[in-house]
Amino acid sequence: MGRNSGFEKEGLKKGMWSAREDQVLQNYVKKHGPGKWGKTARETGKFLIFFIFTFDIQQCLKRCGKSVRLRWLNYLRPGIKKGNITEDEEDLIIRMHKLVGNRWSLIAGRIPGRTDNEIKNYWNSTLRKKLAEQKEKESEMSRNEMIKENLPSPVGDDGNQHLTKCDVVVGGGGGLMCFASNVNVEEDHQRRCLGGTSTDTTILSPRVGDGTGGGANNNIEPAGDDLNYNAMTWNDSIMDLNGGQLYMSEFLQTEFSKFWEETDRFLNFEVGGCSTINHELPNNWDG
DNA sequence: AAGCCCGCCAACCGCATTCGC
DNA sequence: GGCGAATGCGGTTGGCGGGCT
Repeated sequence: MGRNSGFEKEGLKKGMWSAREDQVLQNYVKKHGPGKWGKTARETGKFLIFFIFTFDIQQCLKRCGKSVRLRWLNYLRPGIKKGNITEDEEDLIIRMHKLVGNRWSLIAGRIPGRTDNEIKNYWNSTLRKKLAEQKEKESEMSRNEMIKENLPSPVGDDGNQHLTKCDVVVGGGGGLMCFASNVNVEEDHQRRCLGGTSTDTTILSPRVGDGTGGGANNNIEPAGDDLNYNAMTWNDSIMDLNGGQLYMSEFLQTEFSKFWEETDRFLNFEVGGCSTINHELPNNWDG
């Protein structure tokens, strides 16, 4: 493990430390105390000259101060805890990282016996991946939850199903797109509530069936004979978009960033009964 | 058995800050 | 206050070793 050993330009050694080098450093610190690493390096350098004339060149250090300091702090310092990070320590690291970010030395200061380097390595190699997986799992769960919530509501008194919530609304460029996990949408109501004009709002409804339920008008896919809609994931869906068809995988490859701001404004927007919870109708509404 | 891949982690590097003259 | 050296810190590198094919 580690870097290859060998000698650098200026005659300073690099790479893994030998047990003998560790011993020399430990002896030095025992005698002079830690700190003054530049001085340490130089004085051990004098050892080199000394030992050249006293037969044992291998006892000598020729390391730069930074290397000496690092070796002492991360490996030789008394009280260094070796072995696996415990669950308690891991929990503490995660909580501290939430608070202070990548301030490894600060985090290490709260965990006795652990070094900043060790915590940084543990974070980068283990925790980051672990947390990403956890986050992915959570978002998958919340997505499923959202789809569940948006199952077609029961048929209303008027005999139609009513959309209760939009899942995702993407806006920008004067148009808005609503990904609604329901069908048989009262499109004018949706347009009003989504804040688009009567002509610039595209409502996309995932659907099953043969797709012949409509879609000719205003890019909407009304229920029609596709009413046997069931909860499904977006990736399974084919969308009508501006009269053409767009696969979700293609849509996901499009430029999203400019839409996020608008999207945030409209996420979780209630459209049932055209109630506007958080948002006023926009000025450009002409409906 | 050999080769490849990948995670782990010690150590290096560059930059910022502090210290000492 | 200026300057160079020392120290501190976080990001990155790259060799080792174990697992997989």
